[in-house]
Amino acid sequence: LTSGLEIRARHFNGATENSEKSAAPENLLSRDQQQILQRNATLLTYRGGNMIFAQGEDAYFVYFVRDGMIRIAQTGDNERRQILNFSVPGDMFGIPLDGSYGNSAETVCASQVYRMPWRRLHEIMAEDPRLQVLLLNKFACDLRQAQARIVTLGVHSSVQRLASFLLEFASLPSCFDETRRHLKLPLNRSDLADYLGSAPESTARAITALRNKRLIRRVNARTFEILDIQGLDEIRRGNRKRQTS
Amino acid sequence: LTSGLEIRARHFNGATENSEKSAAPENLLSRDQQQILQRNATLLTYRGGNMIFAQGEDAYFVYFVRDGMIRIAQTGDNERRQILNFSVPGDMFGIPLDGSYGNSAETVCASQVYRMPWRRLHEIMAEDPRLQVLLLNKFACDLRQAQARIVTLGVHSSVQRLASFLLEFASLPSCFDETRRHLKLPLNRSDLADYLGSAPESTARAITALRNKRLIRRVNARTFEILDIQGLDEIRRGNRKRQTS
DNA sequence: CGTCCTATTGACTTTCGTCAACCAATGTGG
DNA sequence: CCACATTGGTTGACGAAAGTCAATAGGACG
Repeated sequence: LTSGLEIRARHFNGATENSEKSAAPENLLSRDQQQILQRNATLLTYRGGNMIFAQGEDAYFVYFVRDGMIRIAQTGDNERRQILNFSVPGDMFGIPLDGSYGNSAETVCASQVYRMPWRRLHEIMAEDPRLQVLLLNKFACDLRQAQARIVTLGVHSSVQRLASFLLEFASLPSCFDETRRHLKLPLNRSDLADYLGSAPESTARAITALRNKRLIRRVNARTFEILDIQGLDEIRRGNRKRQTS
Repeated sequence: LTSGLEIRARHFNGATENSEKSAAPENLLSRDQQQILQRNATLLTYRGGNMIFAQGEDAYFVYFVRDGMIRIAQTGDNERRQILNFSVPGDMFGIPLDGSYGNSAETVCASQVYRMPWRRLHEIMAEDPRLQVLLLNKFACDLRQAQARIVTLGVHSSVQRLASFLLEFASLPSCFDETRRHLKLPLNRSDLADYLGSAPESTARAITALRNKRLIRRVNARTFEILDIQGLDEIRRGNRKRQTS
């Protein structure tokens, strides 16, 4: 199913363009790079809803997702949680700053991750500058993705945020069945709400709004059929004025 | 005043901790690295309110801030602008993805930037792996800062956002006069509002809210005296319930 | 068939955006 | 030097959006 340890710079663009750019050769590990990394890493298997590390812990390891989905979250003193990212195969997480993790990592569903001592990765990188370039690329991509989320959270309404989310996840092969246009989400509504920076109830209302516009159809609580991907993209980009009931 | 081309991983932490970590030796350019970079870059001088590049343009150059402040912004199709970051000395901006800029860069005030062809930076990095590590570090730091903003935009009220902003800018030596506790902002209210993801009016109300709590004092429209930095930090972190008038 | 848990809906409150008016600081022309 | 216009910032009033709390519906599972 998955092909071992991989680092992939996801293209999370405006969904109209699901081209194969992400498979650009310079952004993939060579066979031996992959083997070296994998030899220095431990493969861990988790069930859903498990904590990999907690916010504030001392950080010794970096993780590479092999399979499943990990939620990277931060909980402030006000007890409200913000999910920063859902890490999927090809992503890495657990980059320390000042020696500790700034956020927590929990499995959304059953997942497999490679764990590597941070120091070890440093050593490997020192010997292989090409790997550094690849990492740099991945970081740049993650940064851009984070910026896209800043825009979403900063200027978009709750319906627009939901549309962004659906489009983002529709580009993940593990979630989206292209032929039947079924989007199967491994996460529950609270996770979704905390990702979108709104309350679960508001998210539910956003869902019915999109349903009423015939853009999505509810197969079951965790599965939607995407009826009009272009329409979703218009919602995402469009201003919040047009209220076609 | 400033010391040429520098790449600095800012520490933007919770303000209580303005330690000197940012000056860690492994995060600074060596004398010759600095000279090499500077020799391959052009120093440009701008006045305030000028555009350096626009969203969507082909991207040939990377920029390093020497002096002043640059706003990195993104304008969606809905005509609403989100400011992603204010770049200050030690920051870089203009990293391309797929060959074009994903956001615009304009000077907030009079500024000096070093401009370097992107390809050139690649060549220089290829010859100096230590520089790659430094860049990687900088990117990791920027990513973390972006994540902090996601949290701010996702779960904080407009007053909390303003408090975050004030604390963030109070850690910039170019803006904050430590002895008199004067915070001098080069930006106007619209910029501030677009950074905080709210309307200028809401920002004005947030300012008066903090003024009423005696946490800040208005010296003039663009200058505040920070009366209680710890109180600001409590507001920033605290839940939004306590409404002490 | 009932129980438990999640998701949705409804009613109400709070926050925030919007439009308009107002104020203050700065600049201009007489 | 002063009337006056202009710009940027603040305040007020109102409406729209989203949060909150409570009630209800819908599945999964025993």
